[in-house]
This record gives sequence, structure tokens and C-alpha cells, in this order.
Amino acid sequence: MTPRITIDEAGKHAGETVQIAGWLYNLRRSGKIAFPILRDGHGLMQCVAVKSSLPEELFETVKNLTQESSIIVTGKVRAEQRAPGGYEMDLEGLEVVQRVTEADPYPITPKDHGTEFLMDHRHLWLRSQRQHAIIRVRHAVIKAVRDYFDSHGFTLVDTPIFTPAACEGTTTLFEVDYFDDNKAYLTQSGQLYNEATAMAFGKTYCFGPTFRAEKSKTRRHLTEFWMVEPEMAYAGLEDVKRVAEEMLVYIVGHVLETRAEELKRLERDVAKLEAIQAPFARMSYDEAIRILQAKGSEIQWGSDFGGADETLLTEDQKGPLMVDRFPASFKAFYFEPAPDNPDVVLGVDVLAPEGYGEIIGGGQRIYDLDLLLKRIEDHKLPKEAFDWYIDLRKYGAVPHGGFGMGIERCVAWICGLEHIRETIAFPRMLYRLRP
RNA sequence: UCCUCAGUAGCUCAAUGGUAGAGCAUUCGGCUGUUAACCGAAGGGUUGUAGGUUCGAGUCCUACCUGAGGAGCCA
Repeated sequence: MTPRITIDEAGKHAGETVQIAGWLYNLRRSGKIAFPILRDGHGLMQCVAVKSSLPEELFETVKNLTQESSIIVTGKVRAEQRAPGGYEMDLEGLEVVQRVTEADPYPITPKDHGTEFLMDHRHLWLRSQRQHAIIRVRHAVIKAVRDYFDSHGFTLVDTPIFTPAACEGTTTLFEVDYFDDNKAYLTQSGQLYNEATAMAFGKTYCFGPTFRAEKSKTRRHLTEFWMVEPEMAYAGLEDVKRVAEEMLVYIVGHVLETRAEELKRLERDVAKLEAIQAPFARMSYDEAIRILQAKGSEIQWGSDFGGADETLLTEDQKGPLMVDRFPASFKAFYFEPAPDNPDVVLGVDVLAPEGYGEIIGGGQRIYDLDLLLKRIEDHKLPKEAFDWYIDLRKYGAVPHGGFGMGIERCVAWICGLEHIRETIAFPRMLYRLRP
């Protein structure tokens, strides 16, 4: 029986007759020779069908194949400079699994298409070379994230998606019915639960989908996105910054090592990724405000950065920039105040270079019971909803901290994409719920 | 939610207020090394929807719908 291989293995089978199962990517033909190009999810393989050396019926079948028809081809693999990928198959046999009809041809042609059309056909768009490369980089990013935490003493403890109330009380939540007359909300962060798991396991991380019902309509926002959130007991702001830095360096290194081909297809300038090395630039919020004002920004102390401010701050940076010690006024209730200045908190944002903006936000959490109670009251949050969270400050409270990283923003940066929507198979955005 | 821009063939786009067109895709024909193959021919339209101005509207005006980019907010 003919061995079945995938296209990425073709180099190991030069000179052998093998079988490949896939889909017709493109077909060029003249009267007596045809070049069907097969796609199998691992690569592209150009096949050669010569009329004079094949049964007439088989040549006719090949000549009349339609784009994206599913086929299983048999033939001899041969090194060939002229073929994309460097190998070519001399076709000997072909089985059509399902033929796409002429009456209803594959909608995505090798020509240009607009965003709306491609998004409406996202389920098919994923077959294209560019989308394939992006999703493969995403996989590598996720694997690197898991490998990093798994090999640094973190335990994976995933947090719930249904939550009883706001984690942070600020952003808008998706509300769902939860039996009888109860309401549940889709999680916007696993952090508060992570603080509990860190007290049980020392170092933990969760990795899962996150939901934000904000009506944001920009190239950096999804309503459903994936976030990795580590949390560490007996840790302070400097520990959080060190882990974030190590993790990012590890992720970029892993992608460079394992996805060079994909980055090339995306025309990513890898020199910019190779420059991502520790230590990252660090500055305080105070310093950032001085720099922004010197560069002509209207920003005043006490306001969060706008998108333009983030770009101004990072334009001179080769790597990510860490900004810490933010005013307490616009940060969430749980941040630990700086011991030397109660107006600022021990939070840190990591801004990606090249204008990609904030990819990580985190910091040190409050562990003093009275201070936490005061902050909950100041933020006018319902104390009852936080009873279990408050418990953590009664039973062996310790300094602790962590951060959250948006996977899609990280992938968009590493791939050098214009828009975050291409970094997830089926993006959920304001006004976009299909397919 | 606000601001800006766009909507014409299956797709990407053209068309001074005066007969709606091209490339790709599809169908038919040709071509033995193609690289988004090429050459010839054919079919394909309620110009987003509803009103209005005008002798005449794809084009001008109003409202709505859909989409894109940005703002605010955030990862």
C-alpha cells in the first residue's frame, strides 16, 4: 500500500511514490500538461500531470478539477527548483473525494477581496496561506506561554467563565440568564480567583477566554479574547515585572525558532523581533508624563494614556516599554499603593513596540484587610459580592501580584498585523458575530 | 455612544447630471513547464433601501440600513 504523507514531510520521501490527501489550491493547465497545486494544511505541493503518460480519463479529471475540491493524489516526489516549496509530484493517480461544482464555485479566488467579504467567509478564509501562517504563530505563542509557566513552578488553575458579579466593577459585562431568576456575567478577568489559587498553590496561572461588552470599535479590540494571567504569592511589583519580561523574551524566541517560515510569509521584519531582549526599558508614570509633555502631548498628570500617547512613548524604543507607578485614580480598586507615595499604585503596563500598545497590565495587589475594605467602599462596590475575596486578607494574607496578557494583541504585534481580527479563528467584535 | 469615509456584475473596481463598463471568477475553444499562467469568445446588473430635486439621477438632497477607519474605554 502506498504510504500517506503530509507535504511538510516531502523532503524525506524524494524518489518515493506516496499519497497525499488535501484540497486543490490552484490549477494551471495547457492542452497536454496540467499543474494542480495541492494544499493539505501542512504545505503546498505542485503536481504535474502529463497527458501522454496518463490514462485519458485521469487526465480529463485533473484538467476539469475545481478550486478547493478535496482530492487524494498518488505520485512520485521529486526535488524541483521551479516548484513552490522545492518539491514536486509526478501524478500517477487521483481520487476526487468531493468536487466543488461550477454552479457554486469556491468564493475566495486568488485575487483581491475586501474586508467585509473575507470576514463573511472567515470559515473559508482560514484556508488561505496568510491566515494559516497567523494561526500557526498564535499556536506557537500559546505553547510558549504554557511552557514558560509550566517550567517555572506555576500550576495551571483555570478560573470560571460564569461569574456572579463584576471583577473590577468598571467595564461593561455580558449578562446571561442563569436558571430561574438569577443572572450571571461572562468573566472579564480571572484575576480575583487567581489571588485565591495563588494562596493555595504559591504560583498559578489561568488561560482562557475573556469577555468585554465595551462598544470599542478599533483595530485593537475584540469582545471575546484570550488572556493568560499568572499570579504569585509572596511577590511584589519587581517580581511581576521580571516575570513579564522573561515570559515575553521566551515567547518571541520560541516563535523565531519554530515559525520562521510563517513570519517570512507574513513579511515580518524579524530583525525587530530578534532585538527583543532583556532588560526592557522601564520608566515611572511621572517620567512618562514628562516625556509626553516634552513631545507636545496635551496629557496632564492623573489621566491614562491615549493611543497616540502610547505610540509617542514607544516610538524611540526597540523593545517593549514598562511603565509603572500609576495614579490610583484611574486604576482598579485592588492595586497596592506605593509605600513612599499613596497617590500612586504599584501597577505596571507593558507597551509593545512599533505602536502596538498595551499588551500586559498588572501589578501588586492590596493585602491589608482594612485598606481593601476602604478601597471597596471608595469605589462604591457591593461588599457582599467580595466576601470571599476579603477572606483572603484574613487568613494568611501575603504581598502578591500578577498580570494579564492579551494573546491576540501579542500575536498581532509578533506577526506585524494591521488588525487584531486576523489573530483568532473566529473573531467576535462589535457588530460581528458571524460566522 | 460620537466623528469621518464607503456601498455599482459572484469578487476587486471604473463611469462630467445624458445609451452602466473593465479585470478576475464561471462556461466554451486553443496551448507540453505553468508560477495570481497566457490567448480568443460567451453569459452575468432593481447601481444598499425609501423618498425628493430634475426634461433626465449610479452621480445632487433627506432619512434609514450595512460595512470600514478613528475617539472614549481597555488586554
